[in-house]
Amino acid sequence: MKRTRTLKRKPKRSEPKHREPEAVDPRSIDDDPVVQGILTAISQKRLKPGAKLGEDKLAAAFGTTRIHIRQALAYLASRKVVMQIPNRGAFVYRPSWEEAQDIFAARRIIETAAVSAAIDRLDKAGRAELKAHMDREARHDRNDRWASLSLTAEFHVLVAKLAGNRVLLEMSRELMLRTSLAIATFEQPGEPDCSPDAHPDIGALILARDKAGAIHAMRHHIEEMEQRIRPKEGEDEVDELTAIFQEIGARARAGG
Amino acid sequence: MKRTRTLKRKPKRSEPKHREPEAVDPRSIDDDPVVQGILTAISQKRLKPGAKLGEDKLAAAFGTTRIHIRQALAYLASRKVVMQIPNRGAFVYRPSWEEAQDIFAARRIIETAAVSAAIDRLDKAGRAELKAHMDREARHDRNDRWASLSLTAEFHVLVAKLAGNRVLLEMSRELMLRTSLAIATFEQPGEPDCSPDAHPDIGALILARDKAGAIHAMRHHIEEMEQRIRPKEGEDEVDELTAIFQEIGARARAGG
DNA sequence: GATGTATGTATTGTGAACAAATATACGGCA
DNA sequence: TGCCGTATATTTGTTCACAATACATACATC
Repeated sequence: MKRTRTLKRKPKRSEPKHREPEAVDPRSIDDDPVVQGILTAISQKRLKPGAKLGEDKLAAAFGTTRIHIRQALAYLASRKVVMQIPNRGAFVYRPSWEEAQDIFAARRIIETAAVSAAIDRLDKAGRAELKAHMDREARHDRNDRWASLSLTAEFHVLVAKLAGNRVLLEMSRELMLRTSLAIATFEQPGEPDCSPDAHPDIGALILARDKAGAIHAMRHHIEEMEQRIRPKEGEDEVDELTAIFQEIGARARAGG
Repeated sequence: MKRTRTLKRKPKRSEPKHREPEAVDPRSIDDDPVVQGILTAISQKRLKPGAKLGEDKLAAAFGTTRIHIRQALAYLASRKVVMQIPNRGAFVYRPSWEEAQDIFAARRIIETAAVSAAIDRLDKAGRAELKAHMDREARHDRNDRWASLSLTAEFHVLVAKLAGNRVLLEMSRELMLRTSLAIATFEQPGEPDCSPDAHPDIGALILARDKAGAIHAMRHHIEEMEQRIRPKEGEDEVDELTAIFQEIGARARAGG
């Protein structure tokens, strides 16, 4: 606290010489069990958009403290996987119809580019990884809904990984999650997320280094997904109300 | 909250009927003055990669408490703008050379797509906005370094905005920030971030709806930026060290 | 009977103190 | 002088308790 008058006669560096960080294991919050738990619950559709994520309940469920939960929720909110409303809590994010369309549009852009890059730099290891995944997807139990959901998302992530660009890979992961939220929000009952037959075709085209064909197949595949969702009926009415309230809120905040 | 599992048999409405959130003003943390302050300080290069961001100092600087600072730092860490190391603190993120290249590659993909979409949906309002920005960039004081930096980044964000895809816009904003970190880390002394003459050309091509030309100009512009940075000499040696430390850390964590 | 108000309860947000870990400074020793 | 172990000091991480807010129920009034 109080500098005990230690007459530093040689104050060559009064500033503390904080070593700069050397990329030491940041132990990302991505590994956090709470984050992982919520994420998998969402991708497995066990948590629906709009569901309340109470801090106390989560703390009890995961056997940890509220602080830990708050950190995890804040992180998920920054990734737009949960929505935090002041003094009301955290909810599973529910994208708007426009946002859902934007997500698919972004995926068309990023994943076609990823396919192209993946073909360019495809090597032996990449071929093996791709084949291994296609095998798993071909022989997996189609009745195990949760496994199916995980596998189909993994295919798209794998393609991004093969593209060899970590930034693109992060973006793909994020878009994959947001896609599952978009689908969960606007899906028609009973339809699968992904047409399961498209992946082998795309994979084969990548292995054959047919760039134009693979890109076209990927774009078509994403468009097909997008066409499975429909705007919610009666959503307009809600939108109208919220538009009014938002306007009122904005005016109140402005001080009028 | 020990909540010792009290057998509640059937309280008619024990479950609170939490209204689902209806897109009420989430008041994003993006508006937080601490986040904004650090962000602008970084894009203006007043905070260099590797700089320590002490919690107490920031709290004093912003006149707030550590809690707010910690929230802001956690958010910035999730966006890879700061790097948090357990028990050591937060530092301005310093991308690796590979990550810097990946950032530019991602920008090539996303921004060329944005140019294309912007041309497709260019309307009167968009034209006006673009022209207004080009005017400001043309007549701004070139000696005001901080204003220059802000304006050049704004051009790229504006193009993404004109593309009309909010998800793409978020990604562009994020990439813009990470680009300035990449440049700050690997720049050659004395070079500007952006060749200032490229923007009017690209803008004119967009206004002329010359899609192929605008895409080519944008790609070229980004490649030019990328070629201004060089890997740091002696970086390999550091990488070697960190590899060692990471290995040791991993072993320690594994319990050996 | 419906609407508006008041009270009680549950949940989130915040502040301050405490504990742990790390970095720095000091002193001994070769 | 240079190196190393110990002690101090700073900084981060966590816990606890309390304050503020919003929600739900009950009540009063028209």
